[in-house]
Amino acid sequence: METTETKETMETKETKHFIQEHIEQDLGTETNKLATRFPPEPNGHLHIGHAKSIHLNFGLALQYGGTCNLRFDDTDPTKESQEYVDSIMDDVQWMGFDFHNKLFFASDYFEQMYQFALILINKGLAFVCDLTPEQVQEYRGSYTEPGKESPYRNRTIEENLKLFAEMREGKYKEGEKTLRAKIDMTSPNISLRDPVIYRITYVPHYRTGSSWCIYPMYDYAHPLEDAIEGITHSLCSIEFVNNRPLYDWFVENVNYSKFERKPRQIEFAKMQMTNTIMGKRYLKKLVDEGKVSGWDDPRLHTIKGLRRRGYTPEIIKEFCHQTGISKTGGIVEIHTLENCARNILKSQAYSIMAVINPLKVTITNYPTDQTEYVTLENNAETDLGSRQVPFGREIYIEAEDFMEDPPKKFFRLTPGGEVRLKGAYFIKCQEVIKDSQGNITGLNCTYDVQTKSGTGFTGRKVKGTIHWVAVETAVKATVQLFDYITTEDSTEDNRFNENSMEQKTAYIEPEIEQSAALQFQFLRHGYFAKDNVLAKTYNCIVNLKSTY
RNA sequence: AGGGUUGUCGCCAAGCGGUAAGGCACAGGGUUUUGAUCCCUGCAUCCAAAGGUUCGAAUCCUUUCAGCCCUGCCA
Repeated sequence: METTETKETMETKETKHFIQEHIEQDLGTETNKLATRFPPEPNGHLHIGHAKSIHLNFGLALQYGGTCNLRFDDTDPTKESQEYVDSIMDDVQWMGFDFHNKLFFASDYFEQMYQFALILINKGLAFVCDLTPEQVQEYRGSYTEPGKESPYRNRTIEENLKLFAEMREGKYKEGEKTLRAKIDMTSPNISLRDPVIYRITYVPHYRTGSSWCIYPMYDYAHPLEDAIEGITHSLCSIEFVNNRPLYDWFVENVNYSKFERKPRQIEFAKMQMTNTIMGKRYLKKLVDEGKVSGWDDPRLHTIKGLRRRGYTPEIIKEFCHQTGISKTGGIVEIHTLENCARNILKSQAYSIMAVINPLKVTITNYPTDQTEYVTLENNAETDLGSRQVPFGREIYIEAEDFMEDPPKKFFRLTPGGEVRLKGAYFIKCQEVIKDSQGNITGLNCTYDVQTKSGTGFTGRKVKGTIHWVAVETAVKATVQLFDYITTEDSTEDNRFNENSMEQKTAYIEPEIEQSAALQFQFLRHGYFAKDNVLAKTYNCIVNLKSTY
């Protein structure tokens, strides 16, 4: 009893966003009738912004026990391809959402949509227009001036029927004729000024080939697709608010008797993120110019890039959940995403030791012939437990973890200073070895046996702990150091940082590569000191298996 | 003769007439086998601005200001 009560109070604390409120108002006790859809146009790869829509639509369906369709809005053959369809399906699946039996294509409705257009023509609500694109624009008016009616607006129904049929048959050239809805050329809402609903294109469609040369426009097609599929709530981004009256107009006037319920369009704000390029155009440019290795380059915020970088679906879903849904267009800081990654990874990823800029340390008082394993604990929140890591007389430490002439708040190794080697012993730097150029090539240190980790030694404290890898057993691995692709420049064109990717060889603990779980690590800690000028704040992928 | 939409902490975001949730970021302290994690603590007398209604307003009314979207045969 008590537990259910506390559970309930806990649940009520979780606030509902406005879309959930609309759904519950509209559907009442039948929220399980909720039908949403994620409707990408297959003209590019998905990015973190799309993830939000995927999470919203599929998540809502899951929450209410409704359904969510994956529908490809492929009504413009000039931009779409199967490659993108495959990629998008792969991404949605990877995100963990199921669209089995719920996969649809707008192109499958072409005939049905054509029939709907006939209904509109027969009702006197659509007409074939001969105006050129330039003229259409002229006639449309402007923000402050009403438009003019097309001279072809009053063609008879018979003539419209004949002309539209001929358009379909391919009797006209591209741009020669369009089918337009007859609404209101004086409306302050420009999307209502007799919008074009069919245009002629002879580019073959990736699915329907050359079966069609007329294609429906988004404003006409989308509401009808929703209605055909019985979508109850059509969620889209805020720039479509102006199109909502048009959306309703088509659903209303096509008046298809099989529409169980009129779909309702609800808009929410698109999300932007700092240090992120999401524009398709810019993304494509980076890929085409070879600035990145592909759509899955780990510096990109495409779903595939994030995935390759080591993000899990859980991280992305958590991010969507944390940032929420609203009508306020905002820019989320990249920190929020990174926080989700850290939070989730810390409870399931190994904390391994990897040295990227090695500095050899010889522990002069360590027995030459001794081999020893040291116990390394993983984060207590994981069920990964601990593991044994070989230690030795010669080890690599991170070059940045030693400073000959340290600033005041440097907690790591210094000449004569003492630090803990993570999981092992305290070592004290006795001698700095340099080459003829004066470069530091190695360190001679001494260790103190009684300071071994786990023995409960409390004799003295040390300010810092550093990571290390035993020279003899270290595994060489390719490591990619990178940053996000970005600069302070506000124009996306220039947001490319040439130094954002660096290939390095790192020394890593042995046997770690056997762990499939280790694909990713935020190696932030251990590599930097805050407020230290010498700090490097790398994120890195430890590419041990050449598989992502 | 423009229309639409949004304005709550540095960033997201609750709030829906009863006296400003939460997360991120940041700052300080404690624990500590990396300065991570973990644990405390602090962080909007104020909700774009100004008036008004009310015992009482971020929430209602009025006006003003700012951002974003709309004149593709793209979606």
